[in-house]
Amino acid sequence: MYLEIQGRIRQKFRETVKSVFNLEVGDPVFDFPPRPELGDLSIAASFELAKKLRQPPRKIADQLAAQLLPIEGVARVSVAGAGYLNFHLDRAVLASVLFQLRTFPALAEAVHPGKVLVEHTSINPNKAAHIGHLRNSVLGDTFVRLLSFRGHHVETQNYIDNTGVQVADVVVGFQHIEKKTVAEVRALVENKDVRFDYYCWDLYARVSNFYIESGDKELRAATLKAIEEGKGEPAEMARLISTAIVKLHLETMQRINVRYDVLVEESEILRLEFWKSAFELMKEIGAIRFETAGKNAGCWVMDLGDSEGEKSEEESAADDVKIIVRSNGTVTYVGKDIAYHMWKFGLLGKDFSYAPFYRYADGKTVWHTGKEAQAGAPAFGHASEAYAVIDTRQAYLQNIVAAAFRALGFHDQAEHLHHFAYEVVGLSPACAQEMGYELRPEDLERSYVEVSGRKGLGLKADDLIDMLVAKASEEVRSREMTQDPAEQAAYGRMIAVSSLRYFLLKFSCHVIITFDFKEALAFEGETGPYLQYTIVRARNIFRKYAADHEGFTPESLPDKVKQTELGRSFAGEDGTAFWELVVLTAQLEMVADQAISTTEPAAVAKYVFRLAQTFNNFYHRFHILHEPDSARQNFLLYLVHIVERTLTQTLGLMGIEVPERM
RNA sequence: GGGCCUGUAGCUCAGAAGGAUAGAGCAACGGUUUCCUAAACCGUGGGUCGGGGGUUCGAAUCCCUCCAGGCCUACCA
Repeated sequence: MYLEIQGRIRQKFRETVKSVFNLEVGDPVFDFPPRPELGDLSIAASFELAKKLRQPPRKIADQLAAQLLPIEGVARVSVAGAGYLNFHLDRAVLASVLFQLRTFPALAEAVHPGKVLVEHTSINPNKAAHIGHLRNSVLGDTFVRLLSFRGHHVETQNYIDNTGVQVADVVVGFQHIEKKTVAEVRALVENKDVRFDYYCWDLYARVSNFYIESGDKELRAATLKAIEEGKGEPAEMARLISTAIVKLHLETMQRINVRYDVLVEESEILRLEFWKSAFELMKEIGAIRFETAGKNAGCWVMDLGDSEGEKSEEESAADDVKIIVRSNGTVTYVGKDIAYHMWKFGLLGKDFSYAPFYRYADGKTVWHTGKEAQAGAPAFGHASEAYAVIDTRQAYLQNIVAAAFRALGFHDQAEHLHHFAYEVVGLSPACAQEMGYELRPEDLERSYVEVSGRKGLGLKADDLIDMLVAKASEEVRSREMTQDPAEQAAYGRMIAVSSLRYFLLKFSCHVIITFDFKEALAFEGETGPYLQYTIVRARNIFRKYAADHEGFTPESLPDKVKQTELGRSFAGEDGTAFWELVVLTAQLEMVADQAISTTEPAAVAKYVFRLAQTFNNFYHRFHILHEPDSARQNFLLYLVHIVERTLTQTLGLMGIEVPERM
């Protein structure tokens, strides 16, 4: 609705500039007037036109304003300041359209052609998830929800690097540090008293020291090779470990409302020789070449010396090269990733077979790429657009994948391959010490310390969630909002999740989150619980009102509040305060689109907080249940309903549920 | 050396493709509850938008340069 009006204004603006000044211009950019009385949308283009037309901007704006109307949805146009064109929307019409839209949201059916594939989480399946992984999953999951809300067909993939070095390291740990057999590791996995992912967390941290102390450089490479080839005990143990850990990761993520459609396993990419197909193609086209001399002798490498042009021959030849196949014949991560991404777009001419891997409580299945093909699997892959949510340190690798696409001639697909980059989560030095880690003096000087699975330094996801749930549950109990223990637990969980998800979403992707307990455990101010509480307040009004008015439902409000009354209320004394709320709720779709196009879900978080703040202010100013004038009371209820629906829907986009009471 | 990112209030961060008086949360101080209302609301103080130059009617925003910090630049991922 709001977006449609914007579109009409743009169109009309161009037409009017053409007819009044005989000038072709592009789409104008909208600004937002600083105060709502000035209007709802503004165009500052008069200032630029002033140059071309050699007329003062104010005069230009005046001439345009006289000719712009009618525009459907716009009540009037005013000129302000030195030449701003301000558009005042038709308040009553917009409010009633929004009421319908928010009360009966359109079914989430895909209106865009094609499929958007979002890969996120993709944690190495060799240890428990930590706070950094949560940021990835929450960003990715929110992005999926946003895409779906805006009419995209979305598929969520979680890539499982079950044949990589990190898994190999834990296998080495079990085999050579703990001297455990496959059977013994299996017993450990099945032992309910052991948190297997936590166990591996500690073991993995010990492996680095083990390599240093034993001086055995071959062990890791040999183990990795065996795993890649799927042979022997190391491979069996790797399968056992990674499968167990992936299940635990799914359970951790489920706690914070993050789910997946399909798990793509690297072992299958190797087994089905996806890599081989990609490799053949790259050789054929000459995207990679075999080095016979120099430091990379025996490797297949890809040239990165792109576009720049002016570069001294010697240095570009030696350094601007990326190894794709190692001299021992194993494939680097990039190589496998190229194959995986080719499959995403259906460029490989091959497909996996799929089997159920995990079932959520409501019956939804998570599939994985398994040998034991099962009928009825959805058609995965064949994306028209692909996003990979990966931290910014891997930008270089992501660029190589895109470069490979271009080298292979897949220019169009390269354009639709997006690296959804975000910064890492670090711990403040004080926080790390609080958790019992000993820091080196140089780390104490830094503003944050990097989380490191290798060193075992980090806050485990489940530990943080546990802390949040404990704190939230304590609040729920002390506020005595319900006596039912099951309800208390449910509220505690919802509040904990909202706190965590909002905390991870409110920062823009390109800032490092320096984790701090005080801030992360806060339930007041700019937090998830604040938002939930705002909705609960709005719902309380309806609950109490309905108790005194038999048979009342919010859906009946349009029958009582006609457009003429809407118009009168918005034009009245407090009209601007009321209108401010409506105009904000109208912006949801615009904000969601912006969050998608900039891969910046924080925009939605900031938006919903602003709406909640505005509502809370309104809530204090206007006492709805005490309102003696029933026409005005109905109007206020009408407003509250629009806001409540918008807040609830927006929190839903962030994966946040709302308790009945708080 | 090269590439990417960051620098805005005491702290943590927003700031819409250059626009109207630079915002929020936390912290500090002062107010507001027999309630639809405190997980909240209102008010006060707090800024050379890292420095310098430039483009422009207009710059936190674009360009150049310098300073400070971070990340990447592996036959790890």
